[in-house]
Amino acid sequence: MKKYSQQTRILLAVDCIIFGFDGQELKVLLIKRGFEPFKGQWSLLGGFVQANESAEDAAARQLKALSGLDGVYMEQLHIFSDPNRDTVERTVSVAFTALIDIKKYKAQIHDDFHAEWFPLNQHPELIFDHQTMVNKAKDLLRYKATLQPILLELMPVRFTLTQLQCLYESVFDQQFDKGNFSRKLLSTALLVKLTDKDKLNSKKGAFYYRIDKKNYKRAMMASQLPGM
Amino acid sequence: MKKYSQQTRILLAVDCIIFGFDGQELKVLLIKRGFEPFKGQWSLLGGFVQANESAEDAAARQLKALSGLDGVYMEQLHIFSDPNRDTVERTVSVAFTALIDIKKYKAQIHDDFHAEWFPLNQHPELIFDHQTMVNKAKDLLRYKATLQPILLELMPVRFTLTQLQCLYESVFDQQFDKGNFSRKLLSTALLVKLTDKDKLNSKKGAFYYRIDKKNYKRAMMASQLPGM
DNA sequence: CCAAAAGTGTTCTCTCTACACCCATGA
DNA sequence: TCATGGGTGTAGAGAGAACACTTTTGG
Repeated sequence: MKKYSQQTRILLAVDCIIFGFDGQELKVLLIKRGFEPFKGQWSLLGGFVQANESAEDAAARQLKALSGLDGVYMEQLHIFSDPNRDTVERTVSVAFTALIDIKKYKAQIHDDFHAEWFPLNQHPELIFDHQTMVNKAKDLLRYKATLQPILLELMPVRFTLTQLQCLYESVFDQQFDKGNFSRKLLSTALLVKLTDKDKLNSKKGAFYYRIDKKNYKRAMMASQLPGM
Repeated sequence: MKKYSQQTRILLAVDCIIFGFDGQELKVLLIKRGFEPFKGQWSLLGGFVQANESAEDAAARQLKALSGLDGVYMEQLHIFSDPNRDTVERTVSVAFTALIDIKKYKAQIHDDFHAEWFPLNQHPELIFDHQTMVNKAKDLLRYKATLQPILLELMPVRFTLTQLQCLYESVFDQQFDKGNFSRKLLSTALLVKLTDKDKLNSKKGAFYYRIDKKNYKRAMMASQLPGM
């Protein structure tokens, strides 16, 4: 009845929705495909799962190859298994959301991939069901960000509260009150105030902050969400 | 570089964590395996994904075969893809959480499966990584139940507020205040008060309620969570 | 001194929580 | 009538939203 040997084997792929923040708005990293099908069109970073690796391994491998970065924040989003989603051969894809510091990435860019950052609301059409994946990833990001401080993953080493607020506003597509925002963030003890200021945007200057890594890890653990 | 033809094909399975509520506590439905490997041991309901169906289709097919029920509440939990998780052959499993009305199920029981309900905290050892799946499913259930009224899926057609509160307490492993609980639930307009009472547990009797299906659907839509 | 962004203080509202209290009724 | 579970009322704490206000400093 359930003999392994009689079952269909299926191609298993991973696709990564990679978010970054340039200080202005939320961006997604897309790849110009160098191979068929849909050569020359834009898609998410993806690849096949090998025999000896998990889907997580495969996604991390792809992310490393593209960005040069290890230990990128990454989590399962959803699995897409419609029998007709891939036009070449039936392929089931595990979608991952990844958050990276766009500045760290820049230093490591490999041109093999023809990767480019696009504003989330204004990017080229994507192949297969990749647009669905992006939409779902944005929803998940928005959603998780209400419960966990994950957006900090997108910030550079030093940043101002105004920049951080700008990211939150970009993710949630809404304005926040300056005062309430800073009080809320500072009350978490996740940020460490540095001694110098960013004077680019104001005469008074805004203090830089960095993440308190210990507290950040603790906060992430404490609010760990299931299945995500 | 990314030729489809050179890639490994992998066995794809689904496993269902099926929750039910008997009026006392949260239960999970397990299957006594009738085939190797681990014949005679307990596992989740599972099966392989066929060539022409999605993972969702496969899970729904299994649920239907086991319970006789259509349209069971079901959602993706997580995908488990450790290369060594299955001892027979590499198998990637998509885990689904399902919520069913234990009373409806009972009417349809098929003995082919040797299925049995077990209290969540007190069930036999499971094969492979099924215990991990159950744990994750419970976390997700708890988590989602804070945001969506999904626990109503577990209730019979008619139920009292006390029974519902009992379910919540069972899921969250904590006591709730009677008054606050009923106020909160009733304020949602998801419940319709019926005219008769359950007199089994008290002399005064507790009114039965049923779900307001329109409002329930609307509430579920409105609070739809991403990727889950 | 003025404009503009940084940052602080204060009030109001709304929700959650704890807990006291009333209600109905079978034995 | 009294014990028991069902159901309501209410005061206080705390979180969040709105917004006025003070600070700093380059031009």
